Amino acid sequence: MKVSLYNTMGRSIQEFKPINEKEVGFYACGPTVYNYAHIGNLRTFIFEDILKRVLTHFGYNVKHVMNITDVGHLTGDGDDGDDKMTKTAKETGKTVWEIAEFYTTAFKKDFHDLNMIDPNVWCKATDHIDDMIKLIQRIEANGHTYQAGGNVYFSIDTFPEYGKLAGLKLDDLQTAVRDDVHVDTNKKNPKDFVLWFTKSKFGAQQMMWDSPWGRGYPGWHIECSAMSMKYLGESFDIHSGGIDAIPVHHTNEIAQSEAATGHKWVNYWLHGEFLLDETGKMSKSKGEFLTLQLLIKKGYDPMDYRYFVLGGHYRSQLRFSFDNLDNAKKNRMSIVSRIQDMLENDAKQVEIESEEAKNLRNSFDEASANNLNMPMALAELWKTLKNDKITDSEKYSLVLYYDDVLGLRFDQIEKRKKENLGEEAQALLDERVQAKKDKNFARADEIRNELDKMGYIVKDTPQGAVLSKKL
RNA sequence: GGUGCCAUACCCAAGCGGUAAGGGAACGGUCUGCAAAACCGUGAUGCAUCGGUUCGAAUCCGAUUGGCACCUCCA
Repeated sequence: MKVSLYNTMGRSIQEFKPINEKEVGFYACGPTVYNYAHIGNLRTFIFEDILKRVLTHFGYNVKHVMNITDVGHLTGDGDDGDDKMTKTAKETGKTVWEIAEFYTTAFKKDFHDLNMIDPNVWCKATDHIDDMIKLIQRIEANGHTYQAGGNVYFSIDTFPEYGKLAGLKLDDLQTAVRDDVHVDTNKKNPKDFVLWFTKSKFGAQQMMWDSPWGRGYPGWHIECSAMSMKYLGESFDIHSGGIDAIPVHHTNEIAQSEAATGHKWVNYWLHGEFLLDETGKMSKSKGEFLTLQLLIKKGYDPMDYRYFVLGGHYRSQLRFSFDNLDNAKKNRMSIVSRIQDMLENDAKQVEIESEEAKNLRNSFDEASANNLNMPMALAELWKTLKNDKITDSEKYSLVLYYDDVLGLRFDQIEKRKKENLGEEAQALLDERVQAKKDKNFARADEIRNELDKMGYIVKDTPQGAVLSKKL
C-alpha cells in the first residue's frame, strides 16, 4: 500500500517515495539529556515510533538514527543565559558527563516502557565532535562562514534558500524580540548562527575540544547534520522532530548541511505537534512537570498514555488532563478485556481468509497509510472488535496485526488468571455463591461490598461468579 | 510587529468537494434477586460567525471572533 505523509517542506501531503526502493533512512531528533523527559517530549517520540512502525508494516526496511544531545547548549549566541547542562551539574554537584549519563538512562527507560522500538543507531553528540569539525571545515571551504569575536558563524546571506522550510521572510523578521535575549553584535546578519564557539561568557565550560579555530565546543545545530550524514549518507529520506524545531533548528540544519554538500539533504520533513497542559505548552522550566514515571506512580500503565496519545492525530495539538487519560485507560482496559474473552474462547492466530476480515484489515491499513491517522486506525480497531461476522480467531489475528503499528502490547495479553485472587477473596466469593443459592441476598450484597472495599468487582457471568481487580 | 497552526455533539476525536467515523459519558432496553459486566438501541438537519465560489461546502476563497505555538535551547 502507498504511504502518504505530510511534508513540512512544501506543506502538503505527498506520496512517500524513498531514495532506494525499499530502504528508508530516517533521522529523528533526540532528547537533550539535562533533565527528565516530560510526557510532551515523549509524545513526539511516540509519533516517530508510529512512523517507523507504519513504514516497516508496509514492507520498508527502516534505518532509524536518533541522537542523544549531551553537549550543553547556550540559551543564545551572545547572551548571558545559562548552559543547561552546566546548570544542572552545579545544582547537583555532579559533572556534566555524569548528568548526561544519568538522564540518558532515564530517557531510555521511558522509551522502552512506552514500547518504542530502539533506533538502529543511538548516537551521542560528544562521540562525534571530529565529524562536526570536519563538516564545519567543508562549510568553511565552500565560503559560507566567517569568524568574529572568537566564534565561527554561518552566513545565511550566502545561502539563498535560507528559511524555505519555515517560510521565513527574512526582511520582516525581528530578532531578539524578547527582553531577555540580547543581540550578538558579532553577527553580520541577525539570523546568522554559530558553528563553533571558542569564547564563552560562562567561564569554566567542562566540555571543550581542540579545533582548527581554537579550543571550544560546537554550535547548537551542527551535531544533527554531522551525525545524520555519517550514518545515513549525504542525502536521506526522512527527518523528524517537534514542531518547534522548524523555524530555527531545522532551518539552520538545512542551511549548513546543503552548504557543505552542495546538494539536497533531506526529502521529507515530519513534525509532531505539541502536547499541552491546562496552562499551555509543557515546560521543564516551570519546575514541576509531568513525567511518565509520575503517571506510573499514580497507577497508570505506560500503555494508557500511549493509547491516549494515539487518540489524537500527531499534527494536532493535544491537551493533556487526567480526565482524558482516565478515558484512555478505560478504553484500553475494555479492549484488553475483549481480547481476554477471545483467548478464553480459544482464539488462535490464523490466516485471514474471510472477505469481511480482509475488508477490516484493509480499512486499518488505509488509515495507517494515510499520514499516520491513528485516531481513525483506532476506530477501525473498534469496528473489528465489535464485528460479529468474523470468528474469534480471525478477530484475534487482526488485533495482533494492528498492534504491529499501534504498539499497545496486545500480544502480551494472556487469559485471565482466576487462581491469584488470594484466599480471603476466594472464600468470600464462595460464601456469596452459597448465600445466593440460599436466597440470602442481604448477605450476598454485604459480601459484594466487602470485596469492593478489597478492590474487587464481582461479575455474575453465565459461567459463574468472577472477580476482577478494580482499575 | 512577523510567521505557522487550529475552532466538529456533554467530553475526547476523525473527516482532505458528494451529503457528519470511533470511544467515553448520559438515557432506554435485554439479562440479573438487585447490581456490575456484557449485548441491543437513542444522539449534531448541523461542523465558531458572516459573506462568496459550486449542481453540491465541515471540507475551497475572503472577512470577523476566539485559542495555541514559534521568532531563545526546548518535542
